[in-house]
Amino acid sequence: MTQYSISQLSNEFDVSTRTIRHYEDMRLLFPTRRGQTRIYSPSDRVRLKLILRGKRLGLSLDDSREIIDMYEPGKTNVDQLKKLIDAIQNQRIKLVQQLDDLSMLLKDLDEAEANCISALKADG
Amino acid sequence: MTQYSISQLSNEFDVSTRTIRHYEDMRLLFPTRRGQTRIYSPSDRVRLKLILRGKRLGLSLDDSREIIDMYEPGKTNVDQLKKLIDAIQNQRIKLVQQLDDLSMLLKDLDEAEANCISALKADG
DNA sequence: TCTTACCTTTACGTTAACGTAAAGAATTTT
DNA sequence: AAAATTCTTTACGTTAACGTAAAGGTAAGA
Repeated sequence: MTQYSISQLSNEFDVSTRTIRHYEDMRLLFPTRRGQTRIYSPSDRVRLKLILRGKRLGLSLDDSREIIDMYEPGKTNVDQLKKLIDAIQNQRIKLVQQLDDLSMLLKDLDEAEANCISALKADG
Repeated sequence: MTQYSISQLSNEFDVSTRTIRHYEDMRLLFPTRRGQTRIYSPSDRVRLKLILRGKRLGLSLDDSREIIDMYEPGKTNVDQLKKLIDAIQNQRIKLVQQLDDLSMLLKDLDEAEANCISALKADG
């Protein structure tokens, strides 16, 4: 029965409470309430983690919601499943492209760094 | 002596001319002019390619400019070089984190897809 | 010559993802 | 009890990265 307050999550993940509430407005989080106060479950916490990971990757909140919803069970309808598989494959294409870009960039940075260092040595 | 018009680059990379001009405003591209008209060199073309790669990775234009400037020679000042190495290492930290996030996301997508497919089979 | 196809600058508009401030309720600490 | 802390909603503000006109210059082709 672990649960979290908004400020606990805010501290743990180093995001503002405003941001967390915003994710709720955008239908990415669904805390329950005790009175007016939001109560976050471990599953909410995982979702927040996933949102922030998506953010680091440059995904929009809409994209993140789509992806996160894919993990959830209870998608029994066949058409829904087919749509999901399609969406997943599209996401994968984007991400594989990103992976490619990323490895190229890292390679470039290696070279740039090596050039800098050798230039430094040449200078003294 | 190959050179490109703005619409040529716009077509090749599938971005608007407005976008290309915007990159110039942001000091990422420096075409020469024939009269009023912009003329892009092969090196401008490469820079544009790098900008778009950065964009796919979610870099800001400021970040991209910083990175692209790292590739350029003529940084003879020692202090400049040290600053560059520092900046490169910072970028690498971010990117390695991104790489990590990315591989986790791809793994998750694999699982989500497998679940979908097996659910489809179970259904018929 | 007139239309078509490019090119230019200037400048206001748009969207996402929050920031920030105001004003107030509830709880906890001193 | 008074003060401090944490919570709430509402709502306007901000920034980046362009979009989208508007208004006009130039050069080729029918």
